[in-house]
Amino acid sequence: MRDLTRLFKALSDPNRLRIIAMLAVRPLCVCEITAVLGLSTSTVSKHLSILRDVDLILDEKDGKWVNYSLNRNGGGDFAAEILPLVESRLDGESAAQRDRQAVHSVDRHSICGT
Amino acid sequence: MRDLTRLFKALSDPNRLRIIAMLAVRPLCVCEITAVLGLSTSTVSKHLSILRDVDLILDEKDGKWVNYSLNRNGGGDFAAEILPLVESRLDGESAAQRDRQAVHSVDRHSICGT
DNA sequence: GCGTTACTTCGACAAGCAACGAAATGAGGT
DNA sequence: ACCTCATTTCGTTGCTTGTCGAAGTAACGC
Repeated sequence: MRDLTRLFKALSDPNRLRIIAMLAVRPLCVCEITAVLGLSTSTVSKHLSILRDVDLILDEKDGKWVNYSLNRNGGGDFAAEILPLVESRLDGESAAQRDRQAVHSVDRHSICGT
Repeated sequence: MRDLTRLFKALSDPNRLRIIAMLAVRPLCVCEITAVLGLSTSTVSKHLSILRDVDLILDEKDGKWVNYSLNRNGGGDFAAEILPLVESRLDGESAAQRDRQAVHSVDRHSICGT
């Protein structure tokens, strides 16, 4: 029961939904997400840890960066079961559409460390 | 976007999930739900209004009582799309199983107004 | 009408949560 | 080793939310 409520709580924040919409385009590092959302780095990091704790996303260390990606595989997890539904519903959200556009014109090397 | 987050927020409370599990058995009035959950009447009423506002449940006045039931029809609503998934996931939750058992041995005429 | 019963709304309180900046961690590059 | 940069963790602040009891609605029965 606790796992279920934690999953839905993770999905109940607009910025976390925007992150999911962005990760549907391609894997992203923290600073790229930060640039699009306009939040502080620490806040984005916290959002990502919440999404990871309920197995909605995966993190993979890549040298200096950490790449976050959607956990589509699933393995029977309820998170993976509803993730496609969330993604398709986000297709109709204009905020998510804008964010996905922004993902295409963002590059970690030019954005981070300016 | 706001609608989506409100839906997930509605699903992110354990007592509201227990209510959904109970309503999957049969329509219930407020006092029956109150008796099973062990919460105050006003708290249960608030939970029900939150679930109704996101179209997960329906309310129907029946004389002195108000019958609440799951909104399974849907009509393209996202709420109706994920409701079956939530129900099947609640089948495996022991707390929800206990609540559904309790629903069978609860009667509004003997429980309310004692 | 009047009281009772089922429910909703209001007001208050404690706990939880998102946001930030600052400090800590960790991995490269020189 | 040192410095830098990407990320995480910590401490704080302000807002949201779950809970209760008390007051307010609405409908039945006498």
